[in-house]
Amino acid sequence: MVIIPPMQRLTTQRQAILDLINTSNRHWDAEEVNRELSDRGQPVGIATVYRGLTALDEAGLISSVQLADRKRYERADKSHHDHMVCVECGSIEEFSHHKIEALQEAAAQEKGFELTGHQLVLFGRCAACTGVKK
Amino acid sequence: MVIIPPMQRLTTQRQAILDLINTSNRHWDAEEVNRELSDRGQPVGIATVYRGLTALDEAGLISSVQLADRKRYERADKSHHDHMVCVECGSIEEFSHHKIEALQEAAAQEKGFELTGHQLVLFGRCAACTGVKK
DNA sequence: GGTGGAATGATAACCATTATCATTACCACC
DNA sequence: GGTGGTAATGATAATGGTTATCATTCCACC
Ligand SMILES: [Mn+2]
Ligand SMILES: [Mn+2]
Ligand SMILES: [Zn+2]
Ligand SMILES: [Zn+2]
Repeated sequence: MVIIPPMQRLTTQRQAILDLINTSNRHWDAEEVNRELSDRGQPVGIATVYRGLTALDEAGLISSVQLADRKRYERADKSHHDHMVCVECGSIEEFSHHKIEALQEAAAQEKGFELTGHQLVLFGRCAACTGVKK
Repeated sequence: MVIIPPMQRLTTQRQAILDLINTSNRHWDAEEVNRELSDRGQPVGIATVYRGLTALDEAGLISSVQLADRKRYERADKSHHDHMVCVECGSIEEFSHHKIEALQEAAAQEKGFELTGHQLVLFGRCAACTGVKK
């Protein structure tokens, strides 16, 4: 059950950000969105990109992940999943394991914790990088 | 099997940082270590604190967690565990669930990923904060 | 006691993100 | 279709955590 606080206005700039993310499978950071929109001829100021990403995220129209240092955004029309990041090439893979989710909930309850979210990131070397070793 | 690259020198400053962390159960950030050491009358420059924490961490003498924004350090003589952070009061609880660890490994293998580490943080409201609700 | 590599600490730089603020766009209503 | 009010924009400054720089100090070893 996701609460969606209505965004006040879905402006041209925010629509552009939304379209960009919705028609890709990438995990975008603000800088990349800014650059890509410029390349496509509809530049949006970097501050507006940051605000737009936050607003769209809060509205549930896109979703976000905190990956190591920077925050990244992706399409919201996928079911919940977590991420593994290749420490060598930076590629991002997705996975989901309902048992892990269930066990997290169990661990929280054991401590009297009321879970509101979690962040699970696996680090390692992807298949490509382990195969092509050196 | 933990590889411990030898630190070149365990200086007075680094020993002070190490002692501070080893005799507490807290999760310290650099700023807190810096302030506490000053309060105790053995001030260590903030840059030295950052370098010391990194060096001690790499040497395996303390361990680190990336909690949301800042990096925090704790005693290394505990077995592996993950953390839940109360979004209301900031308190940190520890938990460990060997099944979660095992399932992470399984998920990684499924993708051909060679795991080197992971980061799991649960967010929510702690028992104290849910109980004393307003 | 001299010498070279490490470590220190003050400070500047970095970098992702947020705040400020004047300007512009959009909306509801008259 | 004007007009007033609120949101959004974008240039820019500021913030905050962390790393880089560099002159100085420390220390192990010859
Ligand atoms: Mn994803
Ligand atoms: Mn801990
Ligand atoms: Zn890779
Ligand atoms: Zn709490």
